[in-house]
Amino acid sequence: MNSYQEKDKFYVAVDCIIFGFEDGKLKLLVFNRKINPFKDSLSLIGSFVKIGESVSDASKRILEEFTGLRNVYMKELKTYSSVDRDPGYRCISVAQYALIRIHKSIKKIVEQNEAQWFEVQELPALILDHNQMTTDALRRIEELARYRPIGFELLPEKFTIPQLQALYEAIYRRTLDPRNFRKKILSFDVIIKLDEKDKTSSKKGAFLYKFDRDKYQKLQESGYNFEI
Amino acid sequence: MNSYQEKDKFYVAVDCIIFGFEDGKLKLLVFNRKINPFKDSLSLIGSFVKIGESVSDASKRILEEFTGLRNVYMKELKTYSSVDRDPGYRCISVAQYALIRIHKSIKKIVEQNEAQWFEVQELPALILDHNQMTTDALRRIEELARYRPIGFELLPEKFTIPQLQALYEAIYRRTLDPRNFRKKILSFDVIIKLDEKDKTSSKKGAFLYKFDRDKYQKLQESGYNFEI
DNA sequence: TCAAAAGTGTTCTCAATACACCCATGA
DNA sequence: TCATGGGTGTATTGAGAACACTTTTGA
Repeated sequence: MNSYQEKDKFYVAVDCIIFGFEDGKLKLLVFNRKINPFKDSLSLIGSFVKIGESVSDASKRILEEFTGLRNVYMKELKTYSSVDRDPGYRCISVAQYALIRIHKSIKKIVEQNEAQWFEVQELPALILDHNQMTTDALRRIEELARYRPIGFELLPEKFTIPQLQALYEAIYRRTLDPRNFRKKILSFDVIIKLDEKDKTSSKKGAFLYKFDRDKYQKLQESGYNFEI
Repeated sequence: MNSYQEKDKFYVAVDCIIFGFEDGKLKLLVFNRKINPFKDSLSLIGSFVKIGESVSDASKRILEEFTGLRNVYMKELKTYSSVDRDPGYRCISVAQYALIRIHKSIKKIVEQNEAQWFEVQELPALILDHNQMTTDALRRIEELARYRPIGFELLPEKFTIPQLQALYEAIYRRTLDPRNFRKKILSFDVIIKLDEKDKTSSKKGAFLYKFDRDKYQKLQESGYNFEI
């Protein structure tokens, strides 16, 4: 690292691995490309980074463009930089994974952008190394879910305990015991029981809860471990 | 992402956060810059990425240059891309953290390169955002150490249990009970007791052990959790 | 009245923690 | 012989895992 003169320069891209949860399934937002390169192929949602923005600025920009959402849970996964990863140009991509709540307002914007949701268990072929990015991101959120309450990012503000359990079952790809799950999640004392019931999935109805961010903050500060 | 025409290009750098363990202390390898920019300042070991190499190629290249080592434990931390992170030029840096064994052969190369080891508890000011990178890396290895056997990357091939304990105490910045530590580490059945003793730190001497990579592999495949 | 999901408690096992003394040896 | 660090065992506590029945209600 001696001088900035005559050093190589790179195109830098971001690709967003956007997860949602719907009908008990973990889903990925995929973009149907209408322009070249890779016209008519499926890809993650991405963009080149502009000189006047950071990588995270760029990912927020395109996330808003494709979903209308701001202030989304989004973290860097890693960079993909193989020399031959993009046969067209030498381009380094920084992959970001995001967790969002799927609701109606998003669905319209998603459609307008020719994007669509796929179940992560049934993904189609994506361009370049995007399938690899998705696999890596899935592994990451599986790890992360064990000790961070990321599940709440994917559920509506109000959710039932069986819904939360179904989400964790989708992430871990295994079934959990409902008694133990309920006992454990309640023991953290970070979800608040509401007076309403959700009756969409049973006649009896299940009580709705909401996540208490303040209590979670305090739990974290106290050094306690959220682990499901 | 419509066309590669007229997109911005960036300098891309790697910066290596290289940790070692010596005299019971966790240490960071720091480079005393002899050339501009930032002549006579301290920095992490870094380089620009070349067009014909990946980010990880670049980090391996400079790690070998500064330590003579190959096949080192090295992982990506994250990218640093603020618009104003380097006042000289618009440059994105991908930080990598590495864990190495400090022994004599390295020390010579390190000196030749005007690099030196600092205890992580007593770090000097480094250029740009390099102190931030180091802080982030320390947090990462503290997390990682809980469920991955990264400790063995920092110790010599043959080590004693008290040495291993001292390393974990340095990473976690707290003391551990020697009976419980020994019991736990032995329960994983991934270290092999040798017939030799190390007498450098006591008259009685402590038995040397070595890490059994094969057994660790099997442990991992069986889904078991290494957690200290 | 019955099908389908929600909700509830107890027992057992095992791992984490706390804690104090003897051992071996070179100086 | 003594100072120094190495090495050992037990009791207690708490969390995780396994497991089956009752409740509610709309169709």
